[in-house]
Amino acid sequence: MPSDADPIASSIWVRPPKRRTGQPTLTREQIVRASVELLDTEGLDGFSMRRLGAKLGAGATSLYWHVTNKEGLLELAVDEVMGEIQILDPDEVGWRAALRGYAEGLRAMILRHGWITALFGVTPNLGPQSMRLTERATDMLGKIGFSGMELAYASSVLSSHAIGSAVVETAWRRTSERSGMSVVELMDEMRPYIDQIADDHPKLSEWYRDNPITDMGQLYADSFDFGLERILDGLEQWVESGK
Amino acid sequence: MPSDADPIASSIWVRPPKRRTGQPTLTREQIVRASVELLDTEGLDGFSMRRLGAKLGAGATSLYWHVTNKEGLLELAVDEVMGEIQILDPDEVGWRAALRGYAEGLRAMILRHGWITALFGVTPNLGPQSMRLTERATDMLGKIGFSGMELAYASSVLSSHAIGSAVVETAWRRTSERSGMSVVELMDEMRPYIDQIADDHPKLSEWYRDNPITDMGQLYADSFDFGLERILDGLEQWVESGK
DNA sequence: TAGCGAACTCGAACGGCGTACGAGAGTCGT
DNA sequence: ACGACTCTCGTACGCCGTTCGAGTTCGCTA
Repeated sequence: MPSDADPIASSIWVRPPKRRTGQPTLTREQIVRASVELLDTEGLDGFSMRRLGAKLGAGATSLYWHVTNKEGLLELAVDEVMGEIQILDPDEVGWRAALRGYAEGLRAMILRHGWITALFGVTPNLGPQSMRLTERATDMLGKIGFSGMELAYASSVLSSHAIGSAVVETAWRRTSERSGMSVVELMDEMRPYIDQIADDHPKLSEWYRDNPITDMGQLYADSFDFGLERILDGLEQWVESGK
Repeated sequence: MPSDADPIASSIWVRPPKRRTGQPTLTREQIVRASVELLDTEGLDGFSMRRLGAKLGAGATSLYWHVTNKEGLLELAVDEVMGEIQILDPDEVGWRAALRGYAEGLRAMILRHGWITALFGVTPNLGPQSMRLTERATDMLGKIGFSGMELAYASSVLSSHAIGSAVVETAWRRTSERSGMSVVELMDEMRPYIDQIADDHPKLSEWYRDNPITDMGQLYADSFDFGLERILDGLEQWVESGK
């Protein structure tokens, strides 16, 4: 340990250039960003306070100064990725494209950050980014002509469709990634299991025979689009017929 | 430890009447049922192999003879509650009521077993009960007139709506239960936070002012119904206009 | 310039977790 | 009587979230 008077050791040049202990080397924003990265690469199971601390070059317990809880930190991470969703202006792109963009943006965000599927049902999203998103969605839906409770209902049916679709798709993606197989290979893998129960499930086997699945990603995209178009049709019909 | 020849200790009357160790006192069905009960009462966080073992009067590690994993056991629990969903016959109740019943049954099941929201995105549902449900849904949708990929799409939009709606509602219910407050009380609790950000969210504050929420459960039920009706309208329109 | 209090980091420790392992008990067919 | 099979369980390992209190650095006031 050099004396304070030591002209060399006390010189800025010799001191470790950044990283002075006892100083705000950690910030909440930094922690949240690193959390999202760790969650994206390691998944929710691979996310721990110790690992996050290591990734940040800090002790795990140092995080607790900036964040109350692991649970609270996950809330912050959820809100962070909620901020990725954009809202389009219906005056520019038309009402249908604006509504479609909202649902598609939410779906794409969930597929980017699959870990969020396990957190949607845990805590309501009330962070600043979620509120900002709700504000803009409210504005958009108001411009289109929705008001009152039906404005909330319309927003809800779009987000529900996006969440429900993406959650189910994420389950397939996860098992595919974990096994290192494509989804089609996975289906082949379980062929014996499917054949075994085929007798008790005639309609299902018939459907699978007539509709062999070759590209799961495309299937989910088409399925999402079909549902979204039906929802938009239904909303349009409701608006036109009397409100 | 009594000798085998001991006439008293080896008598059936003296032996502990049931509960002979080394015998199949545990079954997989029993374990799965107890898991669902434990999950219902304690939630996913309160569910552990040790607690489950204690509930069953068995050692935690005994469970691993009947079940590969905690994760595998949770898959079984998910499949178990999937079996609660009924499918109606469209020839009896009409196509619209049959489709509505499917979505409502799924939604009600999720609200009964809120822990499932964190598991939907983890593993695809391929258990026997899920397959049976899919078989019956396929049959129902076929009777109504759907076929090919659009049969899957129609099923998907209904289940997505149910899952998405129920997941979001579950988040509110959970925080309400944990805090012991009703959702309306919760909203009052966060009033200062909402007021604080009101200036940056004019459309949102305006909407909240004009549409005060008094009953969250009713709101979610109405929201679900509205979305479901729009989806059914959209499906009907698609069927009628050219298929 | 000294010293105080706030801001921040971190090592040690506690109780709980999932589960691998191997020893053991009971049962059955031979 | 004896293996082989089925099933239970105590022990143990490594990881987890989190509490606590000690330690370091800084800005401010006296």
